[in-house]
Amino acid sequence: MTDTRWLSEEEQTAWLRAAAVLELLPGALDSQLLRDSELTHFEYFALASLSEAPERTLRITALAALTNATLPRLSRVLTGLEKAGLVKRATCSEDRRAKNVTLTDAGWEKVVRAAPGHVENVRRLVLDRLSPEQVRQLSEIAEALLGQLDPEGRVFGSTHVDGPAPT
Amino acid sequence: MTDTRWLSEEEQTAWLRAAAVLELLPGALDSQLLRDSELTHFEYFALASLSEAPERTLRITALAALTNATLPRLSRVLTGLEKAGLVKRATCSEDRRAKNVTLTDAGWEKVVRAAPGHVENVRRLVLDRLSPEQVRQLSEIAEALLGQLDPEGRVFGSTHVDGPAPT
DNA sequence: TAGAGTTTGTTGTAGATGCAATCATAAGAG
DNA sequence: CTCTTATGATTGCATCTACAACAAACTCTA
Repeated sequence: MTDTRWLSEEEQTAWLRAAAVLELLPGALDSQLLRDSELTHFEYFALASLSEAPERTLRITALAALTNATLPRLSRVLTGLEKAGLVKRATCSEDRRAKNVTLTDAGWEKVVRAAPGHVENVRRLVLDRLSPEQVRQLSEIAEALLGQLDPEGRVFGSTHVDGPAPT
Repeated sequence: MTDTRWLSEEEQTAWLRAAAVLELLPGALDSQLLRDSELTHFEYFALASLSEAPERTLRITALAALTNATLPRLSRVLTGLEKAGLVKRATCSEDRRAKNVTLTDAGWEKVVRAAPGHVENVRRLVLDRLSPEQVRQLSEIAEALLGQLDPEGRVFGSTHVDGPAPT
């Protein structure tokens, strides 16, 4: 076991601030969406991901990858969204273990109505606080971190409903 | 209502990546600490904050501010830590509404043992993935965001005392 | 010193999440 | 073809968290 490489003062400050953002930002995202649209940020993101998919439809596993969620978590969230009439599940004909989730018209409406407020909130909380240069920096920093956090690059991978997931 | 300023492609990419980090990083932090030290990241952070405070003691409200937690959340976490013998609560003599939380010797030991693994994990997940320049950029970006998320500047304004147990 | 209003911390309750176990279906080995 | 293993999705259970209601103690005013 080698000795621990402790953090330099600069590293410590950077990490302290980043950890604070990690603690505060999710709540700030949820609270606006819950207040204005009765959606958590995760629910919104799932609906928005569906809205951009072909046929507004994705396999549950594919949606889980896009949203960085575990399958159990997504399954329960989908149950709620389905009860609210925003999505519907249907067994996949090609692989009867799998299911396709489809955004309903009501779900589409929901996303369309929620989007402006959410985008404004993302601007207020994040993008408008940063210079264009910093937005580029954030993008590269986050990409670098995802290399470790998400080795499969699921976030960037393609979003198709048919066919097996890319290995 | 003015028209929504939608995100440019660069902004969208940056935000998509940042949101993915927001979703994945907390779990990655928790999982190492839970596996190696039976602590959540939040519990570790609370203990570490206490370890750096004078007398290893803080008012509960002050600790909540340092850790960016709500009071109910912190109260319940402290109950757990107290049951585990890692901290103890004592009514403050000057203001009998308030309570001081103190890190016990066992709590100190716990932090000291957990710190190396946690720091290595922070390096593996974050700091070692970034150039020194990017660490500075991350620091400034996070600071800018905290200006909106944490207007009181609780993270910075508070007592940041040097101590043996680092972040 | 009485009382309104505040601050500090805890608790009731409901909803969210992760892990492990489970069920159903598919793919592969012999 | 049968049996074993792997995959897709859901559910049981324990834990965590937020919001709101609450209790206790402080402050300020008259």
